[in-house]
Amino acid sequence: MTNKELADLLLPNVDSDLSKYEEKYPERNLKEGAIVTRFAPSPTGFVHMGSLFQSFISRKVANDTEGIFFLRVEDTDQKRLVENSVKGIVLDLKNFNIEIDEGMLSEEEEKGAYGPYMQSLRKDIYQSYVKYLIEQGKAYPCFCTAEEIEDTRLLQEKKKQRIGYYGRFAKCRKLTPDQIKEKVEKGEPYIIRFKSYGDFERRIKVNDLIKGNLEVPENDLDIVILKSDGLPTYHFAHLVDDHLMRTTHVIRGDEWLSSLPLHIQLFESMGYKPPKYAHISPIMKEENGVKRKLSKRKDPEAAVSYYHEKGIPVEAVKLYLMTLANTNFEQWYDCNKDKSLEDFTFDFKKMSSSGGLFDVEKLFNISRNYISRLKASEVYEGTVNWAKDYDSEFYEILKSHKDYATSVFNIEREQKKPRKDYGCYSEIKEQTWYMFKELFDKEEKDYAFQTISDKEEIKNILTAYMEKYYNENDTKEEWFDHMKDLAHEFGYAKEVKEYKENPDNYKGHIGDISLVLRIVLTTKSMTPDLYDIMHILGKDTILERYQNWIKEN
RNA sequence: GGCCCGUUGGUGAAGUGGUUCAACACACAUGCCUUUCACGCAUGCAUUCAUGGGUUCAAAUCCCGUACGGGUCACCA
Repeated sequence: MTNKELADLLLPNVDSDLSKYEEKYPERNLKEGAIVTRFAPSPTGFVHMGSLFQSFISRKVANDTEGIFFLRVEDTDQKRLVENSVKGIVLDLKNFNIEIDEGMLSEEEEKGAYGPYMQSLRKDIYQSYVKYLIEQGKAYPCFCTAEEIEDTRLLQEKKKQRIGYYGRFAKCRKLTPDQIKEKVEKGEPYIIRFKSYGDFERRIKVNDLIKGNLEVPENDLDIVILKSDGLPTYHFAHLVDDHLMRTTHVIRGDEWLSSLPLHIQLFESMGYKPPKYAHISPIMKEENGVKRKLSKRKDPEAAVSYYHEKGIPVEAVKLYLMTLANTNFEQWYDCNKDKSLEDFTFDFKKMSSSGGLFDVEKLFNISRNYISRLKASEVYEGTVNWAKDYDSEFYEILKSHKDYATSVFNIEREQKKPRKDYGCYSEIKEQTWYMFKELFDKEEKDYAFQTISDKEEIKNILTAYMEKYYNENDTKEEWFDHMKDLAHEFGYAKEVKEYKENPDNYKGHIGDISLVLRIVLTTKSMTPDLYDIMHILGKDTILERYQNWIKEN
């Protein structure tokens, strides 16, 4: 029996003519140096930080070179499918403004000329390639049962030999055509394995864009390429898809590094040029002094939705990812504050080859700086969008007081050295609630008095301020002069310096007085500039809050 | 167990044989500035690059061993 007959026996209704695929999916007509990348998740749930990181880099590299970035769904493991996860993946990418040029848009829809982009829909294609390999004598059926495989493994372990289906352990490789025919006709179930021509003793050099040159043993494992359900394994789908989809750069997690010799051999056996590989180390997390992979189950920050919920601007997360991705980015950005991510060119060589620790603290710092440079109207937009999903009360308030809220967010903003109060949008309410009447009035108030805490003294200060010193039309200078006069009247130094020089002459200094006015107005001892706050709150609110406090105490 | 990768301060890290090589950033600490806070400014924070040996006039940088961490060895991706 020839290989051709064997192939027909095993895959009777499959066409092994590959030329039609080559014609249908031609070399991409892109400019010189354009990079084609992809994000290829299994639809088993939502996007993990590590995957987002990978797709972020892939998208970036494609952008930098005017290439293509596409989304392929790897659903060849039918047991692990989670309903609607394609939708979730698409949404997560969308939330981070990672656009795809081609690929899945939802559970059913896709765009692009190199599809289908859902592997389960590519069954025919894979089978054609499998049949072709059988005809070429480069693949063969395997009838081993799970038990048999397990037994060889045990034996190999016992004899301290390498584990796997290779060499003399590859029983079915030695089956004669007649034996195969007999088994098939008896109805014995089988899968298809790749007939490796590698030699473990031989070492080959492989290159990884991030890890550099590696020297590894050749692959000699006869891995499964077609499973009993007729779908391919990852390795084989990778070969077929990334060849046909004309991927130039495979960017993936470094758990794949050890199968790189296999993948290179697979491409070689078909006479295809393998893509370039970039294996990314996992993002780590430290807990109780132990470093481990960031885990979606244990770490809330591993889920991409966490950032959406916290209200960290997408752009800030990207800035952080870029500092992790390219170690020279941070300095570049520091020198080019007016530029954006798009102006920076990603470089594989500048990527750390070992896994970095995910530093939420640093992310918040980047976010804080980013928000501080935003315009008040942008902060307003961001906060409204966040509140819309996560805080309906705040959302309503913001919606009905747009200009007012914007002026609150504008305090000490849009200047050379803006305040850095907000690390994320979800923090804004707790920092500005006292500026909103609706929130202030309903709040159970806890006034944080410090140096001056005697209620009579406070009442007197408030009364004097309202009667003699407060004038809503004061400029900041006038306002401050009045504060000084108030301090003086009550025996407090007009200047902190004066007080420090002669502490015995005074009950305190102007800071103590302004603190009282600040606290009764806001309940807090730490706020942005008091003049700005008063200016925005307005006369009525100020008098109301002062009078109410006097009444209640 | 086999194979592969990694190890620079609390963190992210720069640096691949010698001209300040231990940058820069985050965090932390102290001080200054200031009506509070924040901002800003100043200063401090690894005599040492996991560890033991070797090569060299010279090593974080090259070589070998050890330890520790990670990955992989499925009809999962």
